[in-house]
Amino acid sequence: MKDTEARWISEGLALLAEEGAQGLRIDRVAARLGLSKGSFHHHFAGAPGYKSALLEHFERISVESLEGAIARTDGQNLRVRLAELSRLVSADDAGIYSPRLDVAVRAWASSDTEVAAMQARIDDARLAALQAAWRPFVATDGEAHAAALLPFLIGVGATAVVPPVAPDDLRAAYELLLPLVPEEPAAT
Amino acid sequence: MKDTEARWISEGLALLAEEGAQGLRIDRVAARLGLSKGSFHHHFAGAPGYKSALLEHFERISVESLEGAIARTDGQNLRVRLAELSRLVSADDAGIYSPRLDVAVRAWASSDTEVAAMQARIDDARLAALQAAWRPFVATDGEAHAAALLPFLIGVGATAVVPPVAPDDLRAAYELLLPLVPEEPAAT
DNA sequence: TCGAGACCATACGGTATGGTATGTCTACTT
DNA sequence: AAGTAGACATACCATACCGTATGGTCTCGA
Repeated sequence: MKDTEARWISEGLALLAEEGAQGLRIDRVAARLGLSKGSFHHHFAGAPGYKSALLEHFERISVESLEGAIARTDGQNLRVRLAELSRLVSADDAGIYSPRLDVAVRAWASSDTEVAAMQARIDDARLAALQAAWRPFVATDGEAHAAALLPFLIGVGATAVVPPVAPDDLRAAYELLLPLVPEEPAAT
Repeated sequence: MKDTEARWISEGLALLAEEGAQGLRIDRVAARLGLSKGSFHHHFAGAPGYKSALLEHFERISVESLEGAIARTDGQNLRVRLAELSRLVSADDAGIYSPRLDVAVRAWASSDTEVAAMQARIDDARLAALQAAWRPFVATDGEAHAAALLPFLIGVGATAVVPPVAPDDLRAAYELLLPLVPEEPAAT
């Protein structure tokens, strides 16, 4: 059963969320799992391989949650979709994919180029999704890009700030943004 | 001459900006300064003392730059002041106080409570300054708080995102925010 | 039942880092 | 001139982390 490998990944992300990349040591994950380093080196190609596996998994659940939000609001009101996507960039989901994990990964990215490359892909995908949602309501791609930047950066900033902005305050901030959203699709 | 102590601080912040907290090792700072660990332990109370000294210096230059921005725009147009303060939260200054240093410190805060406490004081001060600038134009403190949150979070998010948002794009985002700024002070 | 391979524990070695102990050099004091 | 304290270098030790080597146990198919 390769269930154990999944536990290594899951527990690693949990520890990452709790203590950041600096606290993510093989020994400590092993202790929390009740396993030893022998198991670790059986499943992963050393620390670099483990890191890659963690990042791969994180990126996968990230894009899946993004695609889920898009599918969930398919054909709906722009404001509904914007609210859903905005909630997404602030990483509000439950379970493994917590705001703390998001912050930890973003912090990790600032000192590791591999992590930074992955984070760039995620950020790019999320911004592109917001931009696509906005596109029908403005005249040019450039306008859509600039407009999408607002909820995106607010969401990212809300988790990056210390302490993180409360969900209620964040919602209030998004409310203020609503007047900027056109009521009707723009004419071609 | 206690000039050497200042060099330890300055070089430490430089290394912190370049490689993050994880790269901030005493040996490496010593090597860059052409000094040894003997000098280090002469000036600081071990690694914890050095960390505190670094944070203290960082917080001081942070609030000084904030107070400078406020003084510089004293009595000016709200939009001018907002632009100045917004530029500040994105840490656009030259010299030691670089955006990279800001990102590194914010990342450090996610895994160190002492750093987090200091970052919270800085963020709180900056948000309060923006809120104070906005206050005359709206009816309640709550509105000013929510409104100030927008440029604040956008500025923080712009540096936290990977890769950081280009200054031009950031300016464009702030432009979109301008319609939300009242032209005239609100009546009491 | 027996051998092969998956899975994992334990032990050991290497490296990096922080801390300490001690010696030296210089400048100032008396 | 001799004594003293500050500033720094060097050598050494303890610890934490990663990686590997070795061997044990469990399962499955022949």
